[in-house]
Amino acid sequence: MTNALAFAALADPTRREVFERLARGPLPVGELARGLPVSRPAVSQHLKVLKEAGLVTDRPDGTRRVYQIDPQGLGQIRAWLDRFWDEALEAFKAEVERDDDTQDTETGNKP
Amino acid sequence: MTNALAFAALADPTRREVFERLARGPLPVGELARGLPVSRPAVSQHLKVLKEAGLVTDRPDGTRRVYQIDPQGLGQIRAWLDRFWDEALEAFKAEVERDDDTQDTETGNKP
DNA sequence: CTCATCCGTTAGCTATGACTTACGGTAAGT
DNA sequence: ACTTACCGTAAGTCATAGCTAACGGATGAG
Repeated sequence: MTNALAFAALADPTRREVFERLARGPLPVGELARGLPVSRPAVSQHLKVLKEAGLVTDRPDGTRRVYQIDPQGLGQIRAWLDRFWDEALEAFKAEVERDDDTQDTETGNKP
Repeated sequence: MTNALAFAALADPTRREVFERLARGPLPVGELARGLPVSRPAVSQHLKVLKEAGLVTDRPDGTRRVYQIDPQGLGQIRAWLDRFWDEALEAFKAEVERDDDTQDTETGNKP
């Protein structure tokens, strides 16, 4: 699975916070770290993880480095979730119907 | 965020495997652990995490315990992702347009 | 050229999580 | 009643993730 990295990346709360801030617009690392309860190198490491997961892209801007959401990574995880959603819901419905069949006689019974 | 638990739960590869198996239909713990590279108690612990994240439900069946996907938990994480998707894509488009404005003085490129 | 700013990387510490083994509890079969 | 099957939980071990402090490289201003 390609999106395994994406799920692992979004698991950390600090990384989620960084990602949500970037969703409102591109930001350099320093400004991104300002207001967060962790140091700047920590944010830099988180950004590295997010980048390897395909969730963000970076671009040099003078002495700064601007990070930005990568729609592609977000699209991949969304696609996986959609496929999974259909599969799980179908199995769920099938089980509900089967439960309706066994509703007359209670505990153990065979068809 | 309520779905923080869901993301953390789906981060672990073993838990992802368990979850994907359950997507194809309900299963008891023993049969779920059969074929996985970890022990049965490990699977039981994973199921506990998935349950607390609202991703699965369990139901006693004699001496066994049958686990099943909970569409509600999957729906919540999907809703969050959808909202996030719109927000991020809008910011992304805005940035692309702004990039078009600064194309004259920069390293020129425009379709 | 020199200085200051901004950033990525490394080393090292600590905390968290995933796993196994061992145990107790419940339900079904004989 | 006894045995067997199935499961959850507790204790303990080991690996890994996240963090800080310190360092070095690149860019822009003076």
